[in-house]
Amino acid sequence: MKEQFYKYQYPHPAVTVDCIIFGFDGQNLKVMLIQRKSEPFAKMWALPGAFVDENESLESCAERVLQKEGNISGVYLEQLFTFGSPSRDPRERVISVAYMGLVKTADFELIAGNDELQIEWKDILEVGNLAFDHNLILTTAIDRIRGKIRYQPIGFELMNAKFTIPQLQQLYEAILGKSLDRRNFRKKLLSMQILKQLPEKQQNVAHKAASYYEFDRERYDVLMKEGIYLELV
Amino acid sequence: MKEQFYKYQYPHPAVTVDCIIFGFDGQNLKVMLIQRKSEPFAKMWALPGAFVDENESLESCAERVLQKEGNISGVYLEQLFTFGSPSRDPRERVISVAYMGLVKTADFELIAGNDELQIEWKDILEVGNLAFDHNLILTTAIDRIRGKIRYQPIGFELMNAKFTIPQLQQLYEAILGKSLDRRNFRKKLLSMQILKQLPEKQQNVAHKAASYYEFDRERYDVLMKEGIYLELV
DNA sequence: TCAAAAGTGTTAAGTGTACACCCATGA
DNA sequence: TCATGGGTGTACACTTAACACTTTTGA
Repeated sequence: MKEQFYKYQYPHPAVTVDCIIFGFDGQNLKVMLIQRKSEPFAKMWALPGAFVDENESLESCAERVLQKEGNISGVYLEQLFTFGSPSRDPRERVISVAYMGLVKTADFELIAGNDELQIEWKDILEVGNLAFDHNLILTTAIDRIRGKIRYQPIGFELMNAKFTIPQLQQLYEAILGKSLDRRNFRKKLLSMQILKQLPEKQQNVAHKAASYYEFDRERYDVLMKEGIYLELV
Repeated sequence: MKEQFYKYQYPHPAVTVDCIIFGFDGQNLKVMLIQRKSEPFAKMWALPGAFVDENESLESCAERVLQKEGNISGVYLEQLFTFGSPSRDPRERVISVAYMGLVKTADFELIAGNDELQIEWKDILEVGNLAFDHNLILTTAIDRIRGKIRYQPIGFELMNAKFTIPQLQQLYEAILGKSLDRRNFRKKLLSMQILKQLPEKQQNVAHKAASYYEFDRERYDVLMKEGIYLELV
């Protein structure tokens, strides 16, 4: 490697942003995976990603990946971790900044890009061997979302604007990988007063219809400003 | 910029690791700062850092910085966040991976490197304008340590191997920026059984001598393995 | 009328918080 | 003997966790 075109006479690695996009379909927690077309790791499944452009922030790069794969914007994104082992890419040194995103699968229309054979939502319990160190990135992301969902209302990013309490509970159970007590879940959630009950109820269900709620972001922001710490589970 | 020497035909930014090294001197929380010798931002204070070497992991790079500045190794280090705004360095694009370290100031002998006019422990309440986006990096680190100290025993990294409970409380108060109830602090800490009382006591103090304790890492690891969640404050 | 999921309240145990006095030590 | 900080216990409020029956709806 030579760097005579750069101001700083130091190595210049390639830098990518890889995205762990979690999706919820109402039942299970999924993650967006693509099947690679080209080497290295051709035909293997991997996390979607992109090389960082010259005048693009890391976050914009993550947004660009989402746009490319599903024509989606305005979703929840947070930086997860930066993976920089010198040998994580067999071709040359590539440092990867991982971003985690949360979406409703129904909002996405997955479209395989030019470099991809396929794109799919995979259940997080059924992910096999991934390219590069992407299994490590994924487990790091799962740990993060499990920790974070307990005290930040990121779960609502994965729900439709209106949802029932049992639906929300199903999401929490899918993420945490264990079941929760119905009565206590509802009680705690309602006691925070961050849900607004809507007049509507579920339609055409063969049992008692659950009523719809929506997340009260204003109320949540007020509570946060007051420094109130909400443990959601 | 040209990249004809690289396998991947994409931009290759420079990548640095910047270190936020917090130190505790028994009274106040300090951060290690260097005064830059060269442009850009010559003479300004900044966080110590280094460009990532070709065959060096990000963590090794952070360790190298610590070695260089204070001849220290084996301390607590964790990755904080990656800062990648395209304009954060006026010369060319530089992506910075920030690492946070925790040390006892007494263990360090600060030695200004070749690129540095001075190196100093600055009280976190007295830090002025820093070079680049280093004020942002520092406030991010302070937020992180405040959040983390509540449920992970990282505070012990800042203490000597043996310490008194009031000393530990002083550290917590310095980090959290508020005072805590002596009785409750002690009660909670002891109830976790992660401290071992030593037979020794303080010497030559003009009041009742406090007894020394040490952190029981084995016991802590057992508790963690059992999935017990300890809120330390 | 059946199956399936929604909705509801109480109790016991544990935890957090507030608070005031005595103790040991060197000056 | 005084000043200084170390060390201790209790009571109350609140939160968590466990648990079973009734209601609504479409098939």
